[in-house]
Amino acid sequence: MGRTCGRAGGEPAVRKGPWTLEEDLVLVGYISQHGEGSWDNLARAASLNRNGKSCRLRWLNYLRPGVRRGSITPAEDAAIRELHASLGNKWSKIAEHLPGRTDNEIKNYWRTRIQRRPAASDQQQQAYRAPATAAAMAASEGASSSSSASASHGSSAAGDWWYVEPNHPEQGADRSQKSVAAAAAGVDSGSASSALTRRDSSATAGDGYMKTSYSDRYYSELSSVAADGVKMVDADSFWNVVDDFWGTLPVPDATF
DNA sequence: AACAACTCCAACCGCTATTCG
DNA sequence: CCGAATAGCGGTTGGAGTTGT
Repeated sequence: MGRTCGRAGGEPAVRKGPWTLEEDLVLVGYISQHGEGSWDNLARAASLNRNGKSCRLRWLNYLRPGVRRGSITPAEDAAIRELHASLGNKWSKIAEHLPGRTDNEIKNYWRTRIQRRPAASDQQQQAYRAPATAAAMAASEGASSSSSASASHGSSAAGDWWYVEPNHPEQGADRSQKSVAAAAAGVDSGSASSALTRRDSSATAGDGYMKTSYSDRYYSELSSVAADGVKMVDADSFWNVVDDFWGTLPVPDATF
């Protein structure tokens, strides 16, 4: 391989590492207009200084419409365990049974949450859910399983539920509330330390607090990139911009 | 407050499978 | 059929954020 990695002399080395907003928008924009096609050709045609493999991964695991982010629900957890028992490490096959989840996400979840920790009983899992939202979650699970893709990112109903870390319920709740409050307060650019990772369920991670590893850098960068007076302050703002962007694009039938 | 250990996940790497000329 | 190109999969890693001391 390496054909796409080695570009003609004089061109900069192929970029690696985290994707920037600009790259994401270029990729989304190109695919929305031309479809997926050949990834290597796509990378070249879209003037993305990435190899096709990287483009494909970014699209499939993050940018593709219908990708669910946020914590794995207990129902999904149970499904993953069951599917893994019968399929083994066939992450892509397992992912086929979990609409919106990617093989990479499931793989990570398995390694970090299941492989390293004993399974919680159904009763325990139920107990972690906030009573007021458990019913809503059950309803949303039913709804989400019927739609594998939508034209816009993230359905807020898909994972809009809460539970707190079993061993530290007070701490978990406190952290969640602080995080949301901070996000709602609209931290200015460059200090979006409480940025959410996704507009929907990722407001809280599965164990009661959220992860911001990627989003902080991302939204910070977004702030510097955002044009036309758009001021990015949190994940909601970010996804509003992305949704607006999607809304401006023609939607090819073949792909979506 | 500072540091180390730990957790999580996006992205890379290497390999295999599939497609195509 | 063969070899090259491309796509896809699973394993692994790097680094940011969190937690504990």
